[in-house]
Amino acid sequence: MNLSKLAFFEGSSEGFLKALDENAHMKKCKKGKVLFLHGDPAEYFYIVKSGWVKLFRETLDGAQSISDILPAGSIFGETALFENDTHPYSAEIIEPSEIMSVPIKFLKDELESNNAFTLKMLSYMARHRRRQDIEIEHRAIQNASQRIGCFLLRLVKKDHEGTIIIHLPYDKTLIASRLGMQPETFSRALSKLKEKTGIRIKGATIEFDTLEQLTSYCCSCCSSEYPCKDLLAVE
Amino acid sequence: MNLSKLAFFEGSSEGFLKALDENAHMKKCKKGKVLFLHGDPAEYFYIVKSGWVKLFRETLDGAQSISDILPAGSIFGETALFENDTHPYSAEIIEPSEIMSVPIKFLKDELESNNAFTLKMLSYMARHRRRQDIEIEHRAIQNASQRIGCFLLRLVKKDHEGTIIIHLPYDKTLIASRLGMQPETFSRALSKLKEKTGIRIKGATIEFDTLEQLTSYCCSCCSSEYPCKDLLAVE
DNA sequence: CGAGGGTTTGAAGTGCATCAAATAGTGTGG
DNA sequence: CCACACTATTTGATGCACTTCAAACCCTCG
Repeated sequence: MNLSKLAFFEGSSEGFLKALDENAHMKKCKKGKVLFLHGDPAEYFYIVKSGWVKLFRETLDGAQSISDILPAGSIFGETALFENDTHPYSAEIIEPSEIMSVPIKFLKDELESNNAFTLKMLSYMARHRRRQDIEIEHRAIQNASQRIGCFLLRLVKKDHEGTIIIHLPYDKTLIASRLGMQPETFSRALSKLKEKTGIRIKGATIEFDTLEQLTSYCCSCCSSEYPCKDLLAVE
Repeated sequence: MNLSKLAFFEGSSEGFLKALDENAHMKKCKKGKVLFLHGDPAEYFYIVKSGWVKLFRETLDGAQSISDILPAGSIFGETALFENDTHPYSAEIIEPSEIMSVPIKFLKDELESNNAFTLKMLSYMARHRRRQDIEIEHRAIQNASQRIGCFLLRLVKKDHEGTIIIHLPYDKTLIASRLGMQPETFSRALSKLKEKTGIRIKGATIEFDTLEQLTSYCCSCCSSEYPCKDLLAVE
């Protein structure tokens, strides 16, 4: 992966890209590794080169709430810049991953000196905001099966042909919490989705013939019509 | 209200403020007025000078999901800049309000020419993102009564002394939908909150003696401890 | 005073959570 | 390559929170 090819770094200066190259540190991480905790002082921001990372927070009661689950190509930890250099969530590796860390100072410098980059980041942030908005809507309006269906639709490759085959990218338990439901509910809701739409399920592989099977069941109670203007892409 | 005093316009150039002054259009709006609809092309962004504005979206099924309810001093419609000049939500006046509209072009120009302003807006957007994050957490983890309690806490003035008196800023029905619940649930959950915490309720006025009455019931199942670092302020 | 919306109350239903236990799947060491 | 250990997933039974539908009540404002 070439950093300069990530949408996030579009518009960044030569100097910044060079600084990234020279100061980025790559490491392989095992499942379960915690990179930082909510409230930790932030010296670095991170880029997922491969694998999956979970962002989450915990309450005093011990309940966990998942903020996001990030695929390769994602940036995280950068929001500390706007939170007094403190991470507003915890980050944990959930699949074997390669993670790059970059001193957040470089990002700050680039933002302060390169308006084109700042604009890109603003637009990136606006996109995220929009996604969250839709997330809130989904949680309020869609039932468990519909949320799963919508999640599956986001996994469909754009250039699919014929039978659509999807592999769930990480544990069902994690998908469940990502979608704000219990594992048991996920299991039952997926069965219900199968009944309602005729999708075929074998373990972590899911098959169906046309998008319509899912969209007709899931998208009628959403304010953005499929294909959701690419707002919701997972990877 | 002086525009230059709004946090949103901190860092903006003299020229921009002048352009705002000269091109802003003020209008009084009655309850129920719809300013624009989700999907409308956006020529203007707006500033709430007084009153309250509801941002929302509707699904094909006719269900409505409330995105935000904005107090005086808020900006809205500006996100269209990042959505191909199309509004990503509808806006409706919910209390008699004074609304300023400004051609979005001026905002765009200022963003493209003034990095200090772009940075401010980035930070503003990051704040919004954080609030949404917490919103999602609350919906997932808090029960109806706790969400109401948290909402009340956000209405408490910072310089309160002695008995704390709160006036609900708009209809209970609207608060209910803002918090993602039915009016009936709101009514019952508020009674429950009264039982649990000893707050006193008279119509739209709520009284209690110490914040602790509410915080001990509401904040234990939240990842941000009260006073939530001012993240959640409503006005 | 009366109309209409906002609010509360009651009764019944639904969806998801929880607890418990069985089953499937995966990786490990022998 | 197999048996075991451990985790992920499914299934069943039950409970609870919130919703829904219906109706009464209350409040405000013309």
